[in-house]
Amino acid sequence: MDLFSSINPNDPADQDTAQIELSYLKDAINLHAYNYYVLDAPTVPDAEYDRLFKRLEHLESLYPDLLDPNSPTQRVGGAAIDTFVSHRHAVPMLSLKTETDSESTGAQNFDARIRKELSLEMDAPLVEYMAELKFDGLAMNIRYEAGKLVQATTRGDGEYGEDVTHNIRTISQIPLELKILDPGALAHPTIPKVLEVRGEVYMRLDDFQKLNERQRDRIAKGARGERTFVNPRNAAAGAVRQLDPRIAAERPLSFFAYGVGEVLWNEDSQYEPKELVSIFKTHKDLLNSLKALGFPVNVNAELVHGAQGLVSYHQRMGELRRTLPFDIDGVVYKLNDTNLQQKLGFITREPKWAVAHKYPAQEELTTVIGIEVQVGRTGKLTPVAKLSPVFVGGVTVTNATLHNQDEAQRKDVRVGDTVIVRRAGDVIPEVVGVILDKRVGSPTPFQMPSHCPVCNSLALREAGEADYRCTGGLFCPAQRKQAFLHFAQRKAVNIEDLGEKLVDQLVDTGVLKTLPDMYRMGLSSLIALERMAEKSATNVLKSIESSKSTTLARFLFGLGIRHVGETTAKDLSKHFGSIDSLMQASIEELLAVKDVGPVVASSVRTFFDQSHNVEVVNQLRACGVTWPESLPSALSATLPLAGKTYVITGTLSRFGREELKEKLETLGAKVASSVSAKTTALIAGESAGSKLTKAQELGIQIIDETALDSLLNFE
DNA sequence: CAGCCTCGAGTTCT
DNA sequence: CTCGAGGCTG
Repeated sequence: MDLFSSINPNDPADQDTAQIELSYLKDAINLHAYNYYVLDAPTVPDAEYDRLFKRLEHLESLYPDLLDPNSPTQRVGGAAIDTFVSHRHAVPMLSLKTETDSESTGAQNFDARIRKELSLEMDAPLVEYMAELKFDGLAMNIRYEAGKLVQATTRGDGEYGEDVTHNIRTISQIPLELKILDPGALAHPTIPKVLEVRGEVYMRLDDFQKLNERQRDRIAKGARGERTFVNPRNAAAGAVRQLDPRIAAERPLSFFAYGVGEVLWNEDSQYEPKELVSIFKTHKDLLNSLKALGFPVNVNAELVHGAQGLVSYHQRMGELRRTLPFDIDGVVYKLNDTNLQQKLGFITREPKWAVAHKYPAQEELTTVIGIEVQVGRTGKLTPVAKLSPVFVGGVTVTNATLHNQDEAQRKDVRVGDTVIVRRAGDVIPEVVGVILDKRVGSPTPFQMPSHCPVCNSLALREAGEADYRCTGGLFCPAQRKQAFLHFAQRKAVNIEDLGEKLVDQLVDTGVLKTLPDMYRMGLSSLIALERMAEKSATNVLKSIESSKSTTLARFLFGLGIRHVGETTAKDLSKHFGSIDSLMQASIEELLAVKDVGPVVASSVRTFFDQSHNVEVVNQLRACGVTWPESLPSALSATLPLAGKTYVITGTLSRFGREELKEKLETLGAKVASSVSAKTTALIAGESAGSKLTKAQELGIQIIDETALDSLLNFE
């Protein structure tokens, strides 16, 4: 197309040529943008797209007369507006009745009501429904006249909404001009004179995160009036409500179409719902037509049959929810047959033929009762927000971590604040943000204490570190307790029956001071404790006894050397074979171990440079803690799964995760914790989450539980 | 030197 | 599960 590059704007013949190229460029760019933004399947390299775009801008600057307000270069057109204008909706934007009953009953109730309204007999066939996701964003009415976007209006109160056209135009997924992309899927052969498309404007989770990161950068650089957003919904609402479209354009929004408002086929026709019904026989037809016109329609919309179909959809989407790239707050069921929809009509402002079925809220409001500081095994001080109990996502939450000083400061949570609490991703509650409007008075900002709240030693933050640490070491009772628990845990020497309560008592009473004390305890010191009789005391001693026979890797891990976790302990054990050669190893020798760098090496060396640590190791051995001589590492290369790396996710029915991990490792395989290009295969059980998605993206082999047998039977 | 791949550590509730 | 950071690789 560079044939046209030597255009002379003053030559009328050239102007005709330019007109042809302009329309070619617009079509090409619009098509590429559709493939990229709506289908998420780019067909040309970004550089090519940029080239076309620049060329279009260039031509438009040469021929201002030919500038089309709906050109793809004009998405962020026009100046900021002064104030929002209210518009009456041609067809009211109704709200949906919400089915609150959780689980299956909500879906069953809806189906029962529909069957009753339609006077269906017991033995009548199942009713056909379209089931869709209920996106957590803002409902929007987008009006096209003669195929051109002329107005976008928020839902408002359903009757009147605000004109936000200037911001909606910046959404790349929304066409500025309608074009029939798939004539076969269209219920009507032409583009209507007037078409109002309804759908949800929302922000994807990744876009939300990127936006907040950018906002944080700006704040860090001292930009005034900038803030981070509490959740994608608020960020989307904020973007739509901008007066200046340039700001809206920086906050990437997305769109899903799911319905229509006013539709007119001729200049002078009236809005006739009956006519619509004759064209879109089903809701599915309608969705297909919207798709054929270039609108994004969510792929999870499904045709289902009867109550059972609805129940299953609700369940399946509930599981899918946490892996979706955007927030949903429920699902929507719609009677598929539009003729029947007409028949049922409305009660007040709600259609009888559709219902929203929500999931338990994943976000709730509550108040902060206090901020406590916990001391971890490594001495790390962690601020934890104590919350007034709140039911979120199926459980009652009372605690939420604030991670560290910076994080607490960034969120600026203060005692007495009203906060949004969420159960993110899986289970762990987090404080999403503070509702500043609800802050009463001016409580003092959180400040990390200068001394450990447990032992009162100095708390220090090293340069470049995010954490404050208690300097008390093992003199600090909190750290000492954690050290015993760490040594006793299943992945270390595995002392069953030695739990938190018991360790608390034993440390407080002074029975346990150093690790070897565990093996010197007599029956009498145990029985002396509260709630401990001879029977349970004997059990504890039995567990301690059987923990004496262990492996070098477990023992090493149990010592709790900084930066030496389960995997590094295994690497060290394999490399050195004995504790004595490890204890004597120089920094250089340590660096020779794979995956050990300067930080880990110096951490290990420092640990054994302290004589009391060497003493602890020797005493433990003297108490009878032993492990077998390790296999010469040369043997492992011949194992059947040598060199392979697996990742386990989801719930397996026939194995525990650890059990499977050990099994695979015995066969010479490595079991890693996250999926990457180097992963041989992902072993996926029930309700696998983000790792499965990632593996699919990377095209990594996925092994389900049935296929696991053949893998393990390589032996 | 940047970017990717892992590991370590901390966290909640039933 | 997630974040942060250590270590390796291109």
